[in-house]
This record gives sequence, C-alpha cells and structure tokens, in this order.
Amino acid sequence: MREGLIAAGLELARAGGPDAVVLREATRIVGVVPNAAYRHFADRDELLAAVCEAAMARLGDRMAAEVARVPGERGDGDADAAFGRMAAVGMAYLEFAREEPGLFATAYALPDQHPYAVVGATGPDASPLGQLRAGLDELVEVGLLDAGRRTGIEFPVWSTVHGLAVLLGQGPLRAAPEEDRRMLTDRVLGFIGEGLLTAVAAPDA
Amino acid sequence: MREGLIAAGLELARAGGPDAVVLREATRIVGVVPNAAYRHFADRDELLAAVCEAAMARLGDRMAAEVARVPGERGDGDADAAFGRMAAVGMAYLEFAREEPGLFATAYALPDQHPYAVVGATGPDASPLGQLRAGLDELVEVGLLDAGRRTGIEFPVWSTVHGLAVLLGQGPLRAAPEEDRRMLTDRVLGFIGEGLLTAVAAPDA
DNA sequence: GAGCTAACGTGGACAGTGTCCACTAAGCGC
DNA sequence: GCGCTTAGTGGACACTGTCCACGTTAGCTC
Repeated sequence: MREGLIAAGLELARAGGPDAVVLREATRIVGVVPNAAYRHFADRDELLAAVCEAAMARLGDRMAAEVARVPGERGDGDADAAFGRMAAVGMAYLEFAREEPGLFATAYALPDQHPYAVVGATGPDASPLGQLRAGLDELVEVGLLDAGRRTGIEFPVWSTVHGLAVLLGQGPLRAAPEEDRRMLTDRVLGFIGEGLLTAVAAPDA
Repeated sequence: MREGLIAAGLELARAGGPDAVVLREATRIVGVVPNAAYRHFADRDELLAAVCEAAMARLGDRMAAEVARVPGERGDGDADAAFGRMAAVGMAYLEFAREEPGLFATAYALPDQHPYAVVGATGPDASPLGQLRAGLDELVEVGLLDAGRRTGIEFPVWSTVHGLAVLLGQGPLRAAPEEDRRMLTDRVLGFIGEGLLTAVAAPDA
C-alpha cells in the first residue's frame, strides 16, 4: 500500500512535477479514502519525500543503463570507453531531464525537513553524484584527467550539467527550439570537456 | 493597487518562495477582499508571473549594484577592472541566491504559459543574462578572453553558476555547512575562470 | 447638472486541498 | 475471550482559487 501510494505519486509527479503529487489524488488512484494515507506517512510532505527519492532513483537507473550501453568495462584502461562512459553520464542526465521533466523536477524537490542523504559520501554509489564520481575516477585511471585536478572536480561538472538541465527544462530556456537546445547542449558539454581533459586531444564522442 | 499586490506577493515570495505567493494572502496584506485581485490579474498565475518578473528585476538590480562597486568604468581597457566586474557578476548572482532564496527561486518560477522574454536578444541589457554578456564582452575587449571563444560562451557560464546556486539553495547541497559552501563556490568559480581565461595568468580576485 | 458607462471593490458561494478526530473491523498473543 | 496493535472509514474544519451577482464611485457626454 505504501508502495502503491508512492507509485501513484510518481505517476502524478511525472505528469505535473512535485506540486502535482497531491495526497488525495494519490489515495484516489490506489482506491482508498484520503485519510488512509496517514497510516503510512505523517503528512503530505513525507509522501512527497518518498516520491522524490523514488524519482531520484529513476534518474540514477537511467544513468546506469546508459553507461552500461557503452562497450567495454570499467577498469579495463580503455580511454575511449572511459570517455564514452563519462559522456553517457552527462547525456543521460540531460536526456532524463528532457524526457521526464516532471520526474526530474521532483527528484530535486525534497521538502526542507527531509535532508538529502547522498552528499556526504565520497565513494561511488548508485546515485547520480556517485556515478559522476565513478566516471571521473575512470578518467583519471586512463590518464585523461590529471589526478591533481580530480579532487572536488565533480561539483563544477555537476553544477554545469544541472544548471543546463534546469534552464532548459523549467527555466528561461524552456521554450527554445530543438535546434537551439542542441547547440546549447553541445556548447555546455564542450565547455566541461575543455575544463576536464588534459592537453591531450580528446577522443571524439 | 496592482503595484501593491505585486509588492505583497514579493514579500510572500521572499519568505516562502513561489508557492507562498497566495492570492488571498496578498489581498489580505493590501487590505482588500480576495476577489478585488481579479480586477487586475486574470488569475493567480498572472499575479505570480508579475511577482516573478519583479523578483528577476531584483536579481538584476543586485548584480548591477555589485558591478558598479568595482572601481573603474566599462570600456576603459583596464583588465583588472574587467575581471573584477566579471567576478562581481557571478558573485552577486550567488549572493542573491544565498541571501534571498525565496526571491531567487521565484525569479525562475514563471508559470508555463507566461514565456520568458529575455532570451532572444544578444545585446546587453539590465537582465542577469544581459549583464553576464556585457561582462564577457568586456573580457574580450581587454584581451582576457579570446574573441573566437566568446560566441555563446555565456550559456556554459550561466549554466554553471545557476547550477551551483540551485544545488546550494534548494538542491542536495542546501544543508552544507558554511565552510563547504565556500569551498564549493571557489571550486566552481575557479572552473569557470579556467574555462574562460586565455593562457595568461589571471589577476587574482 | 442629469444620466450613462466603465472600472473597482464587496459578499456569498462552490469545489478541491491538507489535516484532525472519533470510530470500526481485522489479526494476534495471552 | 481480552486486550492490543494496525489499517482503513466517515465526518468535520480551515484554507485555497475561482465564479457570480451586486453596490459604489469617477468620469464622460449631452
């Protein structure tokens, strides 16, 4: 039942973002009276928080799937593959934001009282940030990224991609035509590439 | 009266973000019955849109003020001053997002039906994007930024700063302690600096 | 000045929302 | 069987956005 409410909330969030996950509607979908939800969640915010986590997990899944499509395996020292996986991490993030704007917005709409968990850890994990870190670590392994520049570099990269996703999805650029979106994406990803890669020519993506 | 409603809406937005600008409360502040608002706005979204524009203008004002504090004037060829103004543009953006999280979020919460105006123009104007463009143009003038790299570079820069502002203000990094925030900000601004400035050593900010 | 008009604000209503309270039914250990 | 927890029900309340019909006032035309 808890699961059902979260699933219903996810459906609502997909269609209309975090504001659309309304408690009464979720219970209606599950086929139960509104107050039943209060057996499983303290209030609407707690339901929303669960839905947000689920949405974030969706984003993580999407990224993992996209990375897995790149030939080769992590740790085999293939620079092309490492670069490809890094690119896949960024592209998957942007594609998810584009194709599932409601879920993307919801993933980052955790209510104030419910703290984000992901940030503290430094090791790689299934979260979007964890996967970004894994990709960057691999770039260092294959020599595409100076080890000295690695520390903390995930934050500028994350900021840049996230900023683009937000500006394109909900921000002032949301009305931009497809052509402009492509150009913007190329420019932004290129900017990140320049900022990351060592002087050596990057393998083309 | 229209002004008064917008002002009231701004106050609400400052305290609680876009969701807090509720029509009835705004009319209550102005001291009038809820329906009076419908003489001036078609619906709540139109009021919110006006408040969003006002919030965006506040952001632009803040940036302009911060830039004006840098000694020297635009176009005098002083590289240090040009760099300082560019830094001021970014810092003002981040400071506004930090000190006025409600207004910052509201500035970017324009309802879907009301299109953003600012994006099309390429010339500098009072909008945040316009001021960023002016700063970048000046970097080119004084030789800190290759003219060939100028085209469209405002979007990666905007994305990066905006992404950081969002992640720190409403996103997963919002609970980060002051020390971490400083470090993150330094890293991100440094990343932008590297991506912008030509090989020449940058004047320290 | 008389009378019309348009703008502005009021009062009352309605549906929809989150949330509280008291209540009923089912399962389970003693 | 008794008492307990757990899950769901029904009814209420305050609050929201919004619609409708109604006064009230300022400004214009004749």
